[in-house]
Amino acid sequence: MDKITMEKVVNYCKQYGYIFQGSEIYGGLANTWDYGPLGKELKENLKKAWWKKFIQEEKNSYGLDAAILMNPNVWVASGHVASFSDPLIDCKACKTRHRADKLIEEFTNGEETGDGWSNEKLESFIKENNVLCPECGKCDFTSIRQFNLLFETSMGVTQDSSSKVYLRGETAQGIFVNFNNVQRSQRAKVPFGIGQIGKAFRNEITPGNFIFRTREFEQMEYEFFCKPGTDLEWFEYYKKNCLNFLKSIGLKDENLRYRDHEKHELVFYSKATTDIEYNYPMGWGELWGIADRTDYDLGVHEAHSKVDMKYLDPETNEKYLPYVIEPSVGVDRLFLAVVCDAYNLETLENGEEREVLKLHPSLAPYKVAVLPLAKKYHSEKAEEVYKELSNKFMTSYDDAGSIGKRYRRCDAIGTPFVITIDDETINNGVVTLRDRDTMEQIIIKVSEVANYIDEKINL
RNA sequence: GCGGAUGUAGUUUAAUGGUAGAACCUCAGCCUUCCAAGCUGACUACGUGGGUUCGAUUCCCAUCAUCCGCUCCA
Repeated sequence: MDKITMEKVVNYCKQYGYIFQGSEIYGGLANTWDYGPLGKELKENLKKAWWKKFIQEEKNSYGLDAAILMNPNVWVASGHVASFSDPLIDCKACKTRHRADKLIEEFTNGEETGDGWSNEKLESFIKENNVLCPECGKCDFTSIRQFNLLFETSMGVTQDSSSKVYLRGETAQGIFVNFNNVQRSQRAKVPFGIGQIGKAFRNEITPGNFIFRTREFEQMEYEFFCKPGTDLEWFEYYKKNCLNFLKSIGLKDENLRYRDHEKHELVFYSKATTDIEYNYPMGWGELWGIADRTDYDLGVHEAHSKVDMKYLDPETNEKYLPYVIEPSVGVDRLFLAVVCDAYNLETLENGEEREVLKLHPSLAPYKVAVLPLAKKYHSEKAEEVYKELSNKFMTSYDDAGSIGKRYRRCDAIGTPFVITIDDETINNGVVTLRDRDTMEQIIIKVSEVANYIDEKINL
């Protein structure tokens, strides 16, 4: 089967109400996307699945929901204020853009890194040493422009600089600053983990690829605190765990792979990083990053806040800063991977094509559809069945058009179970249930439908 | 942010300096007892703002958005 295009996925998502362009009636706002009725359900189901796996089913695991607005010092301590902004410079000759410090580093073969230099110093170094553009070989650059990836806003109604706050650039910091609170209140013993789902904001220079990279996005971050020395063990454990999770929600093996970061591309705080990549329509892209952050985060917060972040091991009486293993995944990227993976273009016998979404039942927006076989079966009984099921699951009800058409509508949006109401329902209280994965039709008592579905949607 | 391309119903598209035609989808009615049947009818579009013109969806400019490439990506 040919690889699907992003265009097809975007159109599909719009057509069926998974994702709409943001602020569409006003001409849109670049790279913002709204989740529609079905998208909201799928997204919610993804988050639930993650929460179940990483919080609910893990013994030493705790949830958190920290504020998006945090004391600005958090971002100073974490290093985001300093290094989340890049000195960018454009080549006037060939119109390419470069990072000024990287330009110097490359040009001098690593002798000068440009780390920590002011913009003036970077600029004058480039001029004095005649640093050339790696693209066109000329030295004709614009002045440096500073891009800060943190969104800034102000707290309070007056806009003086003392009220400047940032929208969080990642959810992780909310976990680190609450390390002591969670540990103490939950009487947690290392090793233990804290997870959080929430929005984060980054002024990306180049967002794009639909919901793959947006400036507002949702993360599911997990910080696992362990004893130094055991960190690599846990690192390997979470690599496997995360991959297994992805497979368990139905992503195909051949569309997933690990990519270990080479030493030179590791960010400064990380000892080891592995990405789980997904084969998106535009190519392989990062889905899940698993990083060994050592004690960097707790260390910088201890240094800046002057609050002791060390853990006292009750058995050995050792006091230490735990190491952190961070598996971090973007909800939107996961959403995109799931939809791409489940999307199928089927060619019918008459040559027409139809779209089918083969979602894992646990993720499907609607778990079950109630279809009266014909209009005359739209009855009190049918309403009763709908009411009973909708009490437990997202249930759709459709009596418009032929029965075949309604089956196909269900297939198109990934509804795994369809039950039909006919004479048998009215007279004997049984329905026909079609299981999309097996394509089997079974006759089942209305009272047993919920149990049947419950079993199949459990991850 | 730069370079290139694009912009007509929800989707795919046609035509045109005199304001748009279709298919699919959707909706209503008839029909219909298990996988897009049929018939009748209905709704819906020239991204936005300027300019040229008697008249602009069409030409020009700007803007917005999308796609591709570059750059960037804690």
